[in-house]
Amino acid sequence: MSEEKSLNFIEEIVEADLAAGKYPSITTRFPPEPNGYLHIGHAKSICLNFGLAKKYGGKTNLRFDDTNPVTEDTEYVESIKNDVKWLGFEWAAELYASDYFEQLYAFAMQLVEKGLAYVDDSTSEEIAAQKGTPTQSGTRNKYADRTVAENVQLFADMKSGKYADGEKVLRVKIDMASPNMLLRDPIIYRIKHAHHHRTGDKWCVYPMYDFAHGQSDSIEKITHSICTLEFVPHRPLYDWCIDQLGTFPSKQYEFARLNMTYTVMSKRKLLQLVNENMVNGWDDPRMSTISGMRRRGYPAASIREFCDRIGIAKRDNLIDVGLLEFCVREELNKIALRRMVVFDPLKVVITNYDKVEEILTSENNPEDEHGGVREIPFSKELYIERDDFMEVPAKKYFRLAPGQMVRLKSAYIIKCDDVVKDADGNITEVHCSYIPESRSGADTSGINVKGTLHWVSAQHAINAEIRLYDRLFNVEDVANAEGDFKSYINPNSLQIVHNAFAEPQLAKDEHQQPFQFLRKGYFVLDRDTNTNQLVFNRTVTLKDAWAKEVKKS
RNA sequence: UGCCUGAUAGUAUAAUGGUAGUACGACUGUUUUUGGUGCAGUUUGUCUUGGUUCGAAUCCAGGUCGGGCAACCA
Repeated sequence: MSEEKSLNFIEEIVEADLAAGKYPSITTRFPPEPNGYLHIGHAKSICLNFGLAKKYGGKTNLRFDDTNPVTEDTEYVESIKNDVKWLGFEWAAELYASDYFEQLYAFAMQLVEKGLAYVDDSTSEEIAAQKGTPTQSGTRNKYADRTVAENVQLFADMKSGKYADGEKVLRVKIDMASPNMLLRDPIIYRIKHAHHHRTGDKWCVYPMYDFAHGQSDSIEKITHSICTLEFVPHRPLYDWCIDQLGTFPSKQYEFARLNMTYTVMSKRKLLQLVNENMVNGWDDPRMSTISGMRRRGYPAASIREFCDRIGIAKRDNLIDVGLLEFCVREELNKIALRRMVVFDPLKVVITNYDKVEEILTSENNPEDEHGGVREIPFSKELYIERDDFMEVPAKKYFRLAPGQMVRLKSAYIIKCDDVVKDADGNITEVHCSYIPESRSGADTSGINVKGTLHWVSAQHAINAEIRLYDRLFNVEDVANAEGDFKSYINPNSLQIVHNAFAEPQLAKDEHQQPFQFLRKGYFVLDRDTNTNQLVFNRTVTLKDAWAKEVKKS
């Protein structure tokens, strides 16, 4: 009965390798550079790498690719660890490319000794010029002719700090005429007299990605080194280094990175948004970062589900952010506690209500039969949402209007009898009468109404601040839109409701959990909450068929 | 005018020479004390031209279009 879910192309490779007995078990790695916060694109890679190991009984390392000391920081290391954990994954080992600096240096020296690497004194401009162009071969300079002994000495001197930044580099000797630019004697070591967040000032030479990454994979005996498509042309170099050094034959496979509508996914751009205060930090709820989504209230499970649904392939893609939101709603619908909050209040007076108050109950979650109920006070004066009343109702509007009846959720059916206005003609309150025998759970009125509204008792309501988020950008394909991406920022991506009225239960609730504010959306408490003010973030709206109807006409 | 890589509904993704399927979206109906949820249904697709074959999304050849590659970044 269990329908076989078809495999993606990487799973097929893994299964074939395992079936052929190529490896006893697989090892993958997630290798971020600690130079920024993780985003939803990284989540795709995390789910892939950790998911593969989990599915096939292997293991996954968390390896920081910290080979460029000037961009990296421990703040990023900590955030990355935190995000991976929060997503629900456990790494077999926490490792750093910088742990291998000694070994990597020795590997490079081996290449020097084999006559496969040489020290070049050219400037970066000269090296670039000598590289040629995609259609034109490069040329080798005189430094390529240095003897092995000379290169050994010079490389050792580079390491010992004899030279300044940029004075010399170590290059690997491959083919200056290769149609693959990356094979034209690529640089594998450069001099940087910079403080490294882990090795301090111990080193002044640092390996380049192409050398460090493959060899780090080899050291860890990574069987399947999975990266994104832009590294495809690097693969021959990856293989070349492993071949020449005879290290563990890790294999690189590439998949298409995630692109999503209405957002940006590059660390450079995200950093720019943070630095230029277009958002409030890396974990701003509008950001595509894992930390932003967490603060916004996206459950980890829904991010995993999303990554699972989008699949793994090699085709460039632009995924509708609506799919992520669908996954978030799907998860939250199952677990969110229902509460009532009125954002834009309109006073309703129940003219025929004689009691002081009464306590009603309402289910915490209709999707969860064991979810229980909470108590809600009802009284003569209530607040409803201002747009749940129309003096002159539109077609198919089945909320409150003069002479029209609605159900107040978990309470009574009311009928609008009168509208009170101020001197300027603004509606200040609505007078209604209630049907005493229509109380929820004990309704003997026999009346059926089409609309059900959320409400709060005016005297019992508590105040809350609600932050409503919308997409950060107002074009679908931000990365490919013309001009500066920042010119497409949605000026209304954050709207704040300062004085929302919430049912009193919300003051007592456990605040780690997600809520659904009835008919408004899913919300989660923000860390800006303090002793005299609750602050909520809107995670995502509910689907709104009426809004769509209104938009159509 | 080089090399690499890709192309299946609006968006993703599957079918690995044998009935083009799934999800999201859209639309319809239904249920509902959330215009939410659930349920049922409808809709739209193999880039192109030729070839191989009983049979092609799949194999072959040409074309078209997209993406990547000339950092002492990763």
